[in-house]
Formats: sequence, structure tokens, C-alpha cells
Amino acid sequence: MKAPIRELADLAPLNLPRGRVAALVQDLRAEIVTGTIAPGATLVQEDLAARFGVSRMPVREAIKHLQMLGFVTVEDNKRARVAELSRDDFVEIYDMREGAEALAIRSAIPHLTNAHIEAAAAIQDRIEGVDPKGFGALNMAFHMTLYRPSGRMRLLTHVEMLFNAADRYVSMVSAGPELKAKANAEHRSLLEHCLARDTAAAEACVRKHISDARDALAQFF
Amino acid sequence: MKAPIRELADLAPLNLPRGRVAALVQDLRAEIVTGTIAPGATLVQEDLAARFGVSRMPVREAIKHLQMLGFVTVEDNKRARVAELSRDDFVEIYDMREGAEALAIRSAIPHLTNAHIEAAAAIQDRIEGVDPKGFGALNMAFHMTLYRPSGRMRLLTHVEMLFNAADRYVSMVSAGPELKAKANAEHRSLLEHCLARDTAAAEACVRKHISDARDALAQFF
DNA sequence: ATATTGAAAATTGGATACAATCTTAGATAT
DNA sequence: ATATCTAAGATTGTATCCAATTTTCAATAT
Repeated sequence: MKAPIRELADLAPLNLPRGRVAALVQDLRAEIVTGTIAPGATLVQEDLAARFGVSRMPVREAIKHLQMLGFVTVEDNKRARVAELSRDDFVEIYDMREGAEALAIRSAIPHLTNAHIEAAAAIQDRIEGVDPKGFGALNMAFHMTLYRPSGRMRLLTHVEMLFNAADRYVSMVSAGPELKAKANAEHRSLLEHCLARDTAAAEACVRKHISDARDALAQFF
Repeated sequence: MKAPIRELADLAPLNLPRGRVAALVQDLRAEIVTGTIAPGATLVQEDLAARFGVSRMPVREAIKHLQMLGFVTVEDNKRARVAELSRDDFVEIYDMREGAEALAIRSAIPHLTNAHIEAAAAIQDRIEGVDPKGFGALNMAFHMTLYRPSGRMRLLTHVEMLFNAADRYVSMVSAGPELKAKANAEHRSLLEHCLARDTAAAEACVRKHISDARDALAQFF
């Protein structure tokens, strides 16, 4: 009696993965990151509800969620606005990333197995492949694969939030081939330090990886 | 025509400061921090709504907010639970505080005026006064007064969140007089470093202040 | 022309009602 | 006695409706 008699019924309201709020957050996040919804644009609950075919209630919760993630700003009784971008904000995100990810790799290395490192290496292989599409997601997956074994949920959630915040900026510039090559080399050497379980070297590598990226990209804003 | 004809009407629904959600978050946060609502306890939306005299809708948003702040854990369609406490969680919070607050003081010092430092010193005077009540809030105010001039909103919000998370643990132990004296001395020397605009010394001071507190308190959990 | 005011429209905040899901207690079988 | 199943109850998720606030825009005054 494991499978109920619902087959056709499942087709219509599909891919609403247990809670439409999560789906809304993902969709809106993507539109904000790609600039489909411009910085400063207002988000009207009823419009979004109509567009996504739900009521205002899930939209409200999704907007609240996006607010906590820093994607939109909300004042009481006023319409939510997509958060503005600025050079200072970009630098702030990367400065925070440096500290948080240094702590993440430091906490993770004692728990890293070779399987973890190989998984990260496999992701790096894909990053160096031809497909430049979805670089942001792959890059985040590479880093998170190495951080996740730390088991520190607060820290991991925070790092993930910073990655998402950074995406808004990173996706705006098409990184030149020399920058990409540098980043790839740094990923490879980070993998080496992890294999050697050299905590200090790995942490320094992560710090430099991030602060160099900050300095290289900051000029674009 | 500035004042409508509502006088008695204003007395009943008073002190709901523009949005009852904020008030709910504060009240629930306080009850969780003080342990009035124990770790692991379930939060039933309708019960809370009845208790605070509102509908479930503001309660839902408050719970969602508390979730983001790490005070409660929520699974879809299940009742929210007050987050459990653990030694690992405590250490995690303090490790994150060390990195975040080091960055905060470093970013703030170039913008610090003597007025800022004097305001912090005034708060420290109160901390060293007789009244041990409200230490958590005063301590946070002292630190935030020094960090706020950095103007980095993301970072300040994050630091404040970590302070609130730490409160659940700190408020459980009654710090001995020697620990208090040590913390006060560290606050005073931090003020000195700020007056001298010695960024490196101030950052090192903050780091030690936090990591020492971590090591001193961790044993209690 | 520009600024100010006021009222209508738009929009958000909150309450109530219903649907979907989870939880619990009791019945049944082993 | 213990475990399993089932159905009723409890609880959360979503929709719809009303109230409170903000926004807009035209009318008026300067």
C-alpha cells in the first residue's frame, strides 16, 4: 500500500517541491541575480502572485526570506525594492567571505576524507570544461564541498548566503581568461593543501583566493 | 487637522510599534534566551496567537524571522521547535564572532570619532556599575557602538545576530568576578587602542577578548 | 512654473476560512 | 504485552476578505 492511486493528479501541481515558498524564493533570486529584475525595482505582491499563479501569502513569505538574504529591502507598509548594488557592498561581501571561508576550511580539514576531496576535484574538472554556463553554481559547489564536512551549520549557511550575495556582482562581469586561469590554479592548489591536510596553507590559500578576486573585480564597480 | 478624533481608541492597541511582528520577535526571543521556553519545546502558532492576542499571521512571520536568527528550527508542515543548545554550537558562534568582529573593528576605526569612543566609554561605565541586570544588552551596545561607524550594514547585522545567538548561552552562566574584571579590563584597553587609532592592536584585542571568553565559557556546556 | 494639499487608488498588514499534512490515540492482530 | 494500522483530531499552508497605510495625481495656492 505504498503507492496511492494518484497518477494524473500528480501531473498538474508538479514541481512545487513541498512548499511553494522555497520555489518562489529560488525563482525570484534567479531573476534578481541575472538582473531580470533591476536593482531598485519595486516588487508588488499581487503582481508576483498573479505571475506565479499563487496567492499573495506565499509571495509575502518569499519576499521576507529574500529580505533576510539581503536581496531586497523592505520598510513597513511600503513596497519591497530590489537591493541596490555598490562597490562598497561588493567589497563588504568579499571581506566577510574571506573571514568566514577561512574559518570554514580550517574547521573542515580535520573532517575531510579523500572522498570529499575527490568530489571537489570532480567539480573542478567540470569548471575547467568548455561550458562557462552555470559557473557561479559550480564554483559555489566546489567550495561548499570542501567546507561542508566541518558540520558547522551556522557557518555553512552564512557562507552560502555570502556566495549568493556575491553572485549578483560576479554574474555581471565576464571574467577574462587570465582571471579564470588564476582562479583554476588556486582551486587546484587548494585541493593539494587539503590532500596534505595542511590547515595553515589551505586557509592562507582561501584567503588569498578571495582577497585577490576582490581586488581584481572591485574595479568593475 | 493633524489629530483625528481618536483618543480612547488609541489606548487599547497601544505600544504595538508599527508592525506587531517586530514586537512578537522581541518577546519570543526574550523568552527563548531566558529559557522560559525551553530548548526543544514546540511552538504552536495558534497558541502563541491566542497568548499575544493576534491572529496566526503575525506569529507565522515572527517564527520565520526567529528561524533565520537561528532560535528555532522549522520543517515543512511540522511544528517549529526551539533550537537545541550544544557546546559545539557555542564554540561555532564564538569562532564566527572572532572573525566578524575583528573585521568590524578594523573597518570602523578609520571612521571613529572621539565622540563615538566616548559614547562607548560611557556604556562601559554603566557595565562596571553595580547593576548586573541587562549585562548582555549593555555589552552588545558597547561593542556595536564601536563597530557601527564602519557603516557596513551587512556586517553589522551579522554581528548583531551572533550577539543574540550568544546570549542564549551567556545568560545561563553567572560569570564570576574575576571573569568580569578581565572582560572590563579588555574593554578599557580596547578603548585605548581606539583612541590611538591603532587598528592592528584593536583587532588583536577584540580577537583575544572573544577567544578567551570562548575558552573560559566553553567548559560550562 | 513650483510647491502644497486632499482625496482616490493602489498596496501592504492582519483576520478569517478552507485545504493539505502531520500527529495521536484507539482498535486490531500477532 | 507489543506492534501495526486506521481514522479522527490537531496543526500548518494557502486563499480570500477587510482594515490601515502609503502612493499617486489632479486641484489649488503661492
